[in-house]
Amino acid sequence: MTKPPTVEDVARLADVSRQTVSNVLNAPDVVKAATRERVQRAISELGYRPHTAARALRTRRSSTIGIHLDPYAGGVSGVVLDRFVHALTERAGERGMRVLLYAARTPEEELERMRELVERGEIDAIVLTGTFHGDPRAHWLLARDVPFVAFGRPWGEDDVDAPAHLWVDVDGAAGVRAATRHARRSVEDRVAFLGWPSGSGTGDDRERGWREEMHAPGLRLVAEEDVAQARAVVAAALADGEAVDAIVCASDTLAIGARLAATAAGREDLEVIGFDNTPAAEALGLSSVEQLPEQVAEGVLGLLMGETGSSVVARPATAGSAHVLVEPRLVLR
Amino acid sequence: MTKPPTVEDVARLADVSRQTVSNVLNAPDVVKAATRERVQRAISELGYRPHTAARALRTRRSSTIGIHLDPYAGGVSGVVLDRFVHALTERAGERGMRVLLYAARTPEEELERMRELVERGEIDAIVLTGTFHGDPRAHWLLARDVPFVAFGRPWGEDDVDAPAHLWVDVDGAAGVRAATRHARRSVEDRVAFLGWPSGSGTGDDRERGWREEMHAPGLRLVAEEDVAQARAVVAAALADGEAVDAIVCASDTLAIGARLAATAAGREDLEVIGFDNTPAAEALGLSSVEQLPEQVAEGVLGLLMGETGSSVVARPATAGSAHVLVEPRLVLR
DNA sequence: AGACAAAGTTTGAACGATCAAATTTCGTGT
DNA sequence: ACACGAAATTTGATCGTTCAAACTTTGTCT
Repeated sequence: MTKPPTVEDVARLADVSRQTVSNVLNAPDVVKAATRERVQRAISELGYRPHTAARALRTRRSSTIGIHLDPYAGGVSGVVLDRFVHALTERAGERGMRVLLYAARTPEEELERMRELVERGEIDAIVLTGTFHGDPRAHWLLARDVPFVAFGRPWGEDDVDAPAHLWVDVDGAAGVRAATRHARRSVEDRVAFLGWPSGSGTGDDRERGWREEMHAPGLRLVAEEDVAQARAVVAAALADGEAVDAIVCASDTLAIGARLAATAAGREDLEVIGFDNTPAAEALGLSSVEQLPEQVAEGVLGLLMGETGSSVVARPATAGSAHVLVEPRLVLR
Repeated sequence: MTKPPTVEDVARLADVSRQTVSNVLNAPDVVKAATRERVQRAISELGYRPHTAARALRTRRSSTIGIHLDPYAGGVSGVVLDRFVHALTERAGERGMRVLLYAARTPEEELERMRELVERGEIDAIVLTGTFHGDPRAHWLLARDVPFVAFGRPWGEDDVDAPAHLWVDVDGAAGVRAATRHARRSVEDRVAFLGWPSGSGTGDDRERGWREEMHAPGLRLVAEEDVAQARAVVAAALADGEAVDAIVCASDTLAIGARLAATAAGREDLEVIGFDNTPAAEALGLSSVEQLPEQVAEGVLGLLMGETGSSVVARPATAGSAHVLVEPRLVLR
């Protein structure tokens, strides 16, 4: 195997200087058309590709985005994140960016990994998932002027609207609103909501969608993210003779529990709608609200690189444009 | 924000030369203990970290492993791959390696991405998933002398044993054998197998486990990877009055179908065991054979870097040690 | 034709690390 | 004390690219 060609080789073949070759690649418009074509030909003839490390060293840009992989939690909804990572990789590739993974078991360790990646010049920007009120990661990144975008709102009173803290999220309320609206078409107001205990931003957001869509307050059930518990809660409600024709749930896990309880109680007719549209919901034929991680990825890159840019730009901080809400889609089965 | 320190800064502070600093990092044993400590102190005082791109440029090693992310197929078993990627990232990090993702929609595109990553010096090695008989990716990598390991056997007659084609896989036959053995404990030989149509290496391997464990040939059912179809097949078998007390399945998807059919037929007692232990199986309380992607990741890195090495080594090609079979684990619910 | 600005191209240096070879320091035996 | 080889350290070059500035060519206006 022979040594790969360098700019120098291309330059020699095209009878121009190094820099002209570089310009053809990075600023084609400053090179005269005839020269440009000659260089292009030399490039493809030799199969030349710029060496990434050399470029990164000189420009001090790695063209790489870092993203943390959460420890595998078990649970049903890891899929959303996985689809997001995939979509991000695809879209980033189209824009000349690479996606680098890092793993960490604890927040402290994650901070340490982030620090390492930044200080070694391995990444130009970072994508955070699951940010929360007063998240130290966001603070650290802001202080260091490291570009970042979060997938998920931080949910803190101040943070959510802070234009420096860029985020993209799925509009849970809108999704649940759509699910509730659909369910109410046939059964009037007998649509219940099965959610998590109050206090989680995501859960409260989804519940709000149900409240807003209902005209009169309806039955609200609560369970932790656990099939058995959801099943028990719903079974109890049905046994109590609650008048319910549909249950909109905060997650597919809850929805599966609800479906099992309904079936066991002979209520095959009870409509159950989940959230996240996981493979499990699909397998059981449950309707569900589907997040669109592909659009989230698009939004993340938009915030990071501008609409069409091919490199990470300094934080825009334009008040209105720092946050993106993606509307999810109701999948009926 | 001030410029990050370089070897030069550390050297000045510790009153040694660049190279000595470099040696402390890369060959500590050649440096006198006293000097080493002085340099260490300077390093932590300045918070110095080697710049990855500079190192990669000089050494011509990127310390990065590339892995392809399959297009999200839907379906139930993406999880295995996701857990694998996660585990790989974690383990690789411990060995000073990074994991870079790449996306491609078609095999041709994947080849092109691989070529690009290699020629730009972005990766030292590559992890392939889903290799098959005569896989052009493997051929290309072999020809280029790019180190790689496959997750999954190539299943070709020649390929599987070729010592140059390193692979790690899960022993499907052993997993199904364990599941069958467990089921037979109580019900003698009335254990059926629900698998895919013959011809897929993975499917045939799993079925083999069942055959081997059964003393007499038993009932073998076939369906595509689809809940509804699996359900129909099992429902038909039950309606025919087949004597079956347990069904071992080639996948969780099939198992879910089987479970639904059994329940609908009033056969709550029928034991159904799946394969992959996906969240869906967990949610439904189905037993399943769990692949251990963490061990696969360990095996992959072992083949790539040796048992304890911290960099990719030339392909060993030691006849016996080029392949690793990981024994899966039966999870009972 | 000559002057001058704009367009196009080249040159030298630099990014931060490690390699290879040269040099200095150390330890030991006589 | 001295020589000698081993151990420890330093020096100069280099990896492949792009930046910044210098230089050359082209085009336009008078």
